[in-house]
Amino acid sequence: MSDITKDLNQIQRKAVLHTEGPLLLLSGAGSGKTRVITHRIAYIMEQGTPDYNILAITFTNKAAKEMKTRLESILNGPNSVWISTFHSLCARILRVHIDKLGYGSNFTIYDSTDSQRLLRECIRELNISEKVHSAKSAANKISNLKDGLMSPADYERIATDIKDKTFAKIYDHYQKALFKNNALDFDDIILKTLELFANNPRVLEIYQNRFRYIMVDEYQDTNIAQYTLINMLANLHKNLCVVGDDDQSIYGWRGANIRNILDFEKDFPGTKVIKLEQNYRSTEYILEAANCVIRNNIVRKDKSLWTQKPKGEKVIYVTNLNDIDEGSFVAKTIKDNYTTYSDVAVLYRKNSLSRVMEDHLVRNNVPYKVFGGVRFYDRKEIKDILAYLTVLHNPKDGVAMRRIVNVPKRGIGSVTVDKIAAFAFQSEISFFDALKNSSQLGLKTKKIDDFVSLIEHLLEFKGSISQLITEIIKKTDYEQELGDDPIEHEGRLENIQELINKATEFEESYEDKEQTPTLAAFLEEVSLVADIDTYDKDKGYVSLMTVHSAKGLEFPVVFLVGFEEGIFPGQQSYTNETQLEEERRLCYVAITRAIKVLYLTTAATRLQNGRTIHNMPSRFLREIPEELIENRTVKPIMPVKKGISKFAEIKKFTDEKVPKIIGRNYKPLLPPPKDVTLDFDVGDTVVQGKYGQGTVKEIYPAGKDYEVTIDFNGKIKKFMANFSKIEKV
DNA sequence: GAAAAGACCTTTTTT
DNA sequence: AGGTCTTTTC
Repeated sequence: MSDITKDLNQIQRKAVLHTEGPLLLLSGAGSGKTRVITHRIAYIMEQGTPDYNILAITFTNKAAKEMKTRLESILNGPNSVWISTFHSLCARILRVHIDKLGYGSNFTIYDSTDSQRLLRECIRELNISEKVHSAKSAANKISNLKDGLMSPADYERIATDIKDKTFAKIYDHYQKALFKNNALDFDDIILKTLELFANNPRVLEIYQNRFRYIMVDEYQDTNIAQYTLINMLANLHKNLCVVGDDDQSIYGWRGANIRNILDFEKDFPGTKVIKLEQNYRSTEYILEAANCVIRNNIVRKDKSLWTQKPKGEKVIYVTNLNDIDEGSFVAKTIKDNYTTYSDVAVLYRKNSLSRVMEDHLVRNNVPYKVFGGVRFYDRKEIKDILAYLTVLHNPKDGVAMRRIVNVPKRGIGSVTVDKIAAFAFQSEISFFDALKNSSQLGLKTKKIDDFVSLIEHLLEFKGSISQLITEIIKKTDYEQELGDDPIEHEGRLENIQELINKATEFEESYEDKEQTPTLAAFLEEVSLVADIDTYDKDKGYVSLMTVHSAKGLEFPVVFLVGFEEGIFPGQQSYTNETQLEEERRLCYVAITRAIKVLYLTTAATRLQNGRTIHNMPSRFLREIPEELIENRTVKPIMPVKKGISKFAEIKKFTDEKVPKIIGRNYKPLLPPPKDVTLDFDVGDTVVQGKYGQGTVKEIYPAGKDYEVTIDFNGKIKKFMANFSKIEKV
């Protein structure tokens, strides 16, 4: 066999050959990380370890798929190495063992919308006002608690005030409701696996024995739960290789703990550390720009990427008058200069920025695809059909059942549904059982009985998944649900057809593997895929996505739009240095996606939530040295949207506010960063311009400024000292 | 029970 | 601005 490491550089080779014991691989952007992992797996196999003893964990299905493909090409054939995401790995384990926790192996996986629906019901059942705890905020909070391994009981213990105590009740009730529905939310998939392992050491042993070599990709994005899982699994053989880049840690808000990678050496004594710092992706100017930005972060492992590539083109900075001009500029530039559309990506900080881009790409006939935003599986018609499938698979699932009980309309209205739900809750039976016994409630049962017979008929149905979907649509007359608008109707119908195609594809892929394509596996696959997983290069379109989604991808030409204060970095990060550093890492990720050409664009004015906002160029722009940047100013091309005069827009600037957006003469980029001195302290009584007198609760440093929390007789408000008049009484 | 009108929120990022 | 969820009206 040929030497597996022959195409690798010295350092990459070292990483591949070091197979025993803990290994921390710090791999900078574009340093050939996937290459190292796949070669390392191949090497371990060559050394005599069977493929089923190797586990590689990624964060996205996309990364897993890519890794599988590349491994196959190295090995010249298929293999049974476990390469999967955290979530599908755990789901797979739970399908086999979850009965030990009292759940049925036909459990459903709730996405965030489903969880929120269930939470809303819980909050109502507990008679708590949704003004105090909204389903949405509760969902967020619960997810954060779960990421940090905090159970309802744990939270109850640390909750001090009434609001937190109430919240503990909601959390507890929600967890019980999930159990009743035989359902797990995203976080539970990991948590329940941990619980399983903790309570059943022998089950854990099976997997510890099995996975003699473990590799974890994007280690900087792991949260405490995932960290614990890895620890448990790797504890026996300790052949754990984690790969990551602290500079690309951008999921702090989801509980990712950057400490996991920064302290790996402490957690695993005897760790070998290898740094991959040669970048094979970007030309020098671009890479240097990225280095200069990330250098401003304090919390990071020191390193600097280098490249042998030529200097290339400078980073192109383009100012526009407004978002419409920006969109027009991007679309026209693509149209005129980059005929291979798949080479081009338009990246943005948040999904809402995609719309203007889309408008102009359409006008210029540039094919494009938006990733993220509304997921395919989040569309109403798709969720409806999937809810039918879910119910057939797990009849205990009340969330799915309630979703479809009157879809399409069959005369079972909200009043009836509420009665049934209350009945189910009181009698501690499932929603479906309550439906079956609805005669006890004195309701007119004809329509309900019809629905129950319908479900029972479908439960009896024998055939493939795609046939089942067709049967559901036929028997429920679902088409009437698609609306009168012919265009919309057609579009939704296409989506359903697409779902049927996916089911067929799924079935075929299973038959290739000589396995039975079960409904369980189909639903699981569907609930664990993100849009980006369907990303396919060379498809002839421009890719539009958030910077988060773009991680792990690369494009010859990148447009980073909306490179402005308030957007990137986002407003919400101003008050907190940690968050600002995460924004900077995000910026670093964005820049390092580019191979040859990078555009940074800004709009002085843009429409947001129906209002016009004025933004300064991003502070990160100033962190890139001038000599790496080429300025381009674009004359306004597009007429401003209907009714609004372009000149009226401009007039809104007060003299002081007009950003000098020509070239780099835009001096006051940020609100003047004068040093702030506070003449008050925590506990002092102060007067604030708008709210009047209050007591200072907290003072929190935020860059050169301070975030001051003030209690106005029970009303808690936060202010930035620099912007708000606060005076001691 | 369904359609129409109104309130409300959103936009930070997602497995 | 635009969509979703809630309340009102028929």
